[in-house]
Amino acid sequence: MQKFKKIIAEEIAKRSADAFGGTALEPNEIEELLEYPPDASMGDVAMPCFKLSRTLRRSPIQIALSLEEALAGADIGVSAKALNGYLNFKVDDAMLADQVLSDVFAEGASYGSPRIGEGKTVVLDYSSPNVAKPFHIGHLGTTIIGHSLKRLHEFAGYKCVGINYLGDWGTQFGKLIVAYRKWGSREDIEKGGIDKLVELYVRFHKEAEENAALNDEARLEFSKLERNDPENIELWQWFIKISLEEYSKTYSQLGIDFDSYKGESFYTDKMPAQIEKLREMGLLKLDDGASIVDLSEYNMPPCLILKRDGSTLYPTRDIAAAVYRKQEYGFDKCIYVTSSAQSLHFAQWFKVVEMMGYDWYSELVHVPYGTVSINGEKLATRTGNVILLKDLIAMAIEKVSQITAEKNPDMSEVERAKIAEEVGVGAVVFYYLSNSRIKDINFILEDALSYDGNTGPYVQYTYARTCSLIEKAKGIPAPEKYSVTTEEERELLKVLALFPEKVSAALEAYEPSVITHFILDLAAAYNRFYHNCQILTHEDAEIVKTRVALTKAANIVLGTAFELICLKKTKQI
RNA sequence: GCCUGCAUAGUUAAAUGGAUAUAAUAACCCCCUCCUAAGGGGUAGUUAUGGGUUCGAUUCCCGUUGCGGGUGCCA
Repeated sequence: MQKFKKIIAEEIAKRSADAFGGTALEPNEIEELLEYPPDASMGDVAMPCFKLSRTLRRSPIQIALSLEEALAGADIGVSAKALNGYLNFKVDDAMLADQVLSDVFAEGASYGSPRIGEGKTVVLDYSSPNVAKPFHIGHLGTTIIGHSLKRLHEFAGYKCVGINYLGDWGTQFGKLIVAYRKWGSREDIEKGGIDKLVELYVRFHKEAEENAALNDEARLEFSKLERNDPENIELWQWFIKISLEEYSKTYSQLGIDFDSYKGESFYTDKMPAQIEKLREMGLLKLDDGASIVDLSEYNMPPCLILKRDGSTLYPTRDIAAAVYRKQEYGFDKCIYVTSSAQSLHFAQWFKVVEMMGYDWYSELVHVPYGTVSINGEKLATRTGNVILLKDLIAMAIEKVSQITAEKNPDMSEVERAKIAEEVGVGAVVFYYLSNSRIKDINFILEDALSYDGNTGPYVQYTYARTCSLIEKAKGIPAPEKYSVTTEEERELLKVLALFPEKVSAALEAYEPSVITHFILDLAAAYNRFYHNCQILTHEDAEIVKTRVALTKAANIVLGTAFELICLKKTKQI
């Protein structure tokens, strides 16, 4: 719709001098005023005239009327009508269809791309689970939001590097090594995978409560690992391998892949240089035995760089990693997708990077999201109120499989399994991405697995509808000229025309839910059109051609939007 | 204590400072001789609270209340 706003703004600018006795308005100034009316019956684009009232020294009602008059003779395919201080514009059916559909078909899968990222690189740090710990619903946010942001940036033309910053270092490996030697067996873990590692980890904590000496043992094993003890290194690498095998199953179901799995361990030897730099610059202060960077000037608590025992901390590693990534990838932006609980931490170390004189500090972006609870209760590993991602996905797939068997009994087993996975995963992903990311999300299982209303299955069903109709319409050519005859067609065209703006808005706010809501609008508009307009069966051949074209356009744009939020394009359902 | 996020129908969510606050869901009702009823339509129901800025506030600012997060050796 931006295109139409431009046309309107330019025309008004051209005629404003006449309408207001010599006072000319700038096209940009007008374009910023333009908005969309709350009700389609009012028009397609609206200009509230209240703000102009002061500079033009006329009432908004007068301004709207004068402009209506001035625009009366304009031949731009848009008509104007004044109403209560608003000037409402309506785009001609023919121009609306022509502009929108020709754009969609000309650009195809790249329709809607803002093309702002060409030649630029974005690094995205997301998902980043801790090795040998359960991968549960709490990881859904960073994983899905992160990947969706990656897709959005790729769509805009950025070169993207997705990094899974694995939690693959720290004393938990000492614990795991101790627990494994005491209670574990190789065959058991080879067979049971990460669950067995988690069991060992949990058992360690339980036993350590009674026997504090275990913690000392764990510390010892970890320091052996740090000194490259071959046996411990072997175990450590094996734990990582077992964990990654498990994660990759979930990632592949979600359609997610990473360009790098460099975890925390990778940066251990890159920290000393940064610590040295901090020291040389006089930024490090010894406080209660620990080394800190004082941030009181910025109204923040100090950033801890070294513990009292001289060992490093999370911010230390993050700084080293950022420096490395800047050198390695030359990013124009480096995005971190984590829970909002870490907001202060990121603000602190971003500030330290700035104080260190790295001029790219402003390219670091923290994208926080709200915390997840399940059925109204907080996630808690201890009370067992956790749902593993793989279990959630399995539940969703199982449910969809049952419904598909019932609704579409002719489908083959193989096909059903494939679709159940696409739709089951889609339900969960769509449910999550329906929320503004910053808001806390209460994961209600029943709703997440629901298939009617504003859900993944609903939009995937709509997509399948367009596919099946296109299949049936094979051989029907594009019309010479589009003939739009109903409100439903107009509304569908307008939603399609909004897509580029929505993509830009989603990118600007790092907000995938903008795309989710757009998909719902498009699906609703298409279904209304589908229900109220005969497509293939209409008697007028030109109308059939137009409606088939509309279906194809809806199919293209739905498909593009699906990919932006990691939804699979379901050809049948 | 200090810093910070959130608050919209019974519920889950929308709304670049603009017109009559929008959907879904649960409830009640209607529509398969028709391109997939996993669909379409109807009825009913909402901005926590007190101020301020503004021609106009769900949106911006301040206070209050409620819920969450953070606040030095976890990540």
